[in-house]
Amino acid sequence: MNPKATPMFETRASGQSSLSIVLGLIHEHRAITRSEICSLTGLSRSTVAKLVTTLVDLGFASDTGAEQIDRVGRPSMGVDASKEMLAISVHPEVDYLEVKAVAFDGTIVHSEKRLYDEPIGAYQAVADMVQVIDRLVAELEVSDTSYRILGIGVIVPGQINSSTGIVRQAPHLQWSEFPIRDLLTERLSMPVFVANDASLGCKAEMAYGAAKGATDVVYMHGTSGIGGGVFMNGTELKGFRGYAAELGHMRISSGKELDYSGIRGTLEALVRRDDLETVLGLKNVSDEDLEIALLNNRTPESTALARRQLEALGIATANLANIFNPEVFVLAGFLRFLYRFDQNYFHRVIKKHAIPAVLEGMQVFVNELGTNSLAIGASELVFQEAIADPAKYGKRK
Amino acid sequence: MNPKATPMFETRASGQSSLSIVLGLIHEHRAITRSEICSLTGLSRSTVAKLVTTLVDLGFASDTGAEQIDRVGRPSMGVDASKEMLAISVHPEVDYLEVKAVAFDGTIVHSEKRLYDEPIGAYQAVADMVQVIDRLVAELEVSDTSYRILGIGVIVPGQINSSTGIVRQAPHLQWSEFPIRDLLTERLSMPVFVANDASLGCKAEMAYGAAKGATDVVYMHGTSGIGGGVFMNGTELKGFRGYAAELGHMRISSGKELDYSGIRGTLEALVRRDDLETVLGLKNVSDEDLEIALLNNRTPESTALARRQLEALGIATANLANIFNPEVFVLAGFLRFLYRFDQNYFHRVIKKHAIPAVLEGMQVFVNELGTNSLAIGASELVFQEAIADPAKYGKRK
DNA sequence: TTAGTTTGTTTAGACCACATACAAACAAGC
DNA sequence: GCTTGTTTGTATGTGGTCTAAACAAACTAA
Repeated sequence: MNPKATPMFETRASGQSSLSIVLGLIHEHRAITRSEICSLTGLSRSTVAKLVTTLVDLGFASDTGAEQIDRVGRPSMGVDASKEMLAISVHPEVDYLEVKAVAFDGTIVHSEKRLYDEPIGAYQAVADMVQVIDRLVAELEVSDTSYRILGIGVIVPGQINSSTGIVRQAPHLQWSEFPIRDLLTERLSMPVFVANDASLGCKAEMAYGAAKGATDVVYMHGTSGIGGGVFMNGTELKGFRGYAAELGHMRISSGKELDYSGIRGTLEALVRRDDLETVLGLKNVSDEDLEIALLNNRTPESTALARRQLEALGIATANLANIFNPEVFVLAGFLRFLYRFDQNYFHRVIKKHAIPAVLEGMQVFVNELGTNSLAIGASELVFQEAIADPAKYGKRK
Repeated sequence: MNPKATPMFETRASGQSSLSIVLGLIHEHRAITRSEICSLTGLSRSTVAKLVTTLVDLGFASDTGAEQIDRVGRPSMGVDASKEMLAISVHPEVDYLEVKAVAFDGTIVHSEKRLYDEPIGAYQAVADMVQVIDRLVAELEVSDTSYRILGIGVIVPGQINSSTGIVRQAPHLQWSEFPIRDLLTERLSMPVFVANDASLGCKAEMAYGAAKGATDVVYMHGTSGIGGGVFMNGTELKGFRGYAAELGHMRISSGKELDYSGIRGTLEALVRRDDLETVLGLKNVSDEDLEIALLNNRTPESTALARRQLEALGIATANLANIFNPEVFVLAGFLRFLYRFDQNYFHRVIKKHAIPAVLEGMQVFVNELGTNSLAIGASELVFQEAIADPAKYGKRK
């Protein structure tokens, strides 16, 4: 019956199944006991037992022996997240292509970086991705462990329509209107997910970094421009078409400075990594070197510039605090050491421009996760999809 | 068993029950047929039949006869939203207190306004609310229809912590740190919900007004200050403590004008209703009169001021577009006719300051709902709660 | 009157999670 | 070493929710 029911609305009674919830816990904790799952979810022991065995059957988890703890009562059986389920992260940048394989338990199984002498076009980049991944898949297949790849997560430094998988604008890569997801799906025959780099950085910091446990987070990442990621109530702010959280283009001053998009007085126009390098007499140095130079070689000029930038950043932060009332604010990239240059001044600026109420309990952190941050975020993109529908992504149908 | 399970995490398998989904549809459509419910939800006919009868038993809906339509096949039975389930909206303002009763089918059953010669304090306002509501309840009890009041929705022009029900700051009322929800709950013995006025205006416009059907909406309401409401992906942006969406305090200029909170260069400092009145030689006039004066008596001075304000509003809108990528932007209060003064100019400003991608498909509307907008929003506050747990709020336990 | 369509109703069954009861595995105390 | 109390795993029956299938009911169109 119901042949042409076509539920036009997505309203389905299913909700989030208990299987997904338990799998999410296993993924989040990497290792957890059955009894912990009981107390965290409120599910009964019998239900948890059944769910865990199906997850083990699906290959997402492995049963470990009884956990040894000095406590009264029967020790609970442990459950480990699978080391064989993989997500592959792909990160194209101006001068390199980085590919990593992340296991469901968070370990980085594989990592490689292909360097480019000069920027390559979008289509060439896709060809390279396919080549690298195909070889990686072949390597993994002949290895001792029986790996299983759940999908690909692509990290794009630019605006993405996450529902269509089209790169709208990636100014530094000089890509535009590029349907990267469909191109990769076609040639790789596995699920491909695409997201903005800052969004993935935020996701990773929330899962395992500075914002762990927080549900309302604003994240700002400074590279050449300033990218943003926002999670409210645990879910990502995507907006109508998926271009939300373009925080760098927020106008905060009536000045005439232009940013990368030709808009005046924006955060991105006022807080520029290039200017910091210039005032310190540097050019094209790494974040580490720039941090050392900025924090240790303080000149009147560099101090004045850093303060100006900190003021702009503080005003932007206050604006965002008023708008979002976040629990945690995370500063990444060069904003990390701009903040460290004079964090007291930064907090004074915020206090001056934000409503007192929104600052109560708000915390400012710098990013904790290092080089693998984006890869972990990209793997989360894949894993969260698998967690939402374990039966579909698991081993035996 | 499981006596001290204490599920520390809220993760519960329940999800949104089908009963809630169907009740939501009935409330949204006011009148709907069983077969429409089937196709909208994807539920089977037998399930829908059972759910509808329980909802009728609970008093939320009434079964109507077969709907008469010229179509092949057996006509489907109609279901109407109850006219007896009520929510009471309470709106304290500087010079009045307005109380309305809204039925579950959206009709305004009762409406009254008590005027004040001079501002009254918070405690006196609560005493008046209790008095008015007690009398209203008594009146409704002796009426022909057997009304049933589900709860109270309080509309507050100020910052609210919606989880604690405390008014943090209501500058015009001169209330601060006032636990209005607990005070009312104590004296009225029914569920009380409190929310910000702009948030409720947005909720109402999304349910039955300019933003109907949209899921990503930014709403700005201009009265003395500028309040905001934001809904992303269908859910309200509340933030960590519930103070999110303070859009009026966004800083967009480096000018020295102060706003009501003493912050410089903010939207609220640049777009002021008072200034519009002054330039037109008016004082304390109604929105209707100000609109007529602004649109019909165009002087060089008023045009210049309106343009300056429109530019500031446009920059703020562009910022918010970049941040939220909304589907619909709703302008209410005096922003409504400020926009109408020169909407082409407004759109030009937006185009200049926003990323092109976020403007695709974005629509700017003025509010559609009139005087009952806030009451409807406040009733939604109560009704959504009842819809989430029909068994709790229904007639027979 | 007949055929085709659409909806309401009844019945049996699948699925999920729970409570209960019992067994198993531990620490602490005697 | 034995008992007691605690905590967890497992097996079984039950209740709730939703579905599929089959049939009856109510309509249009010819």
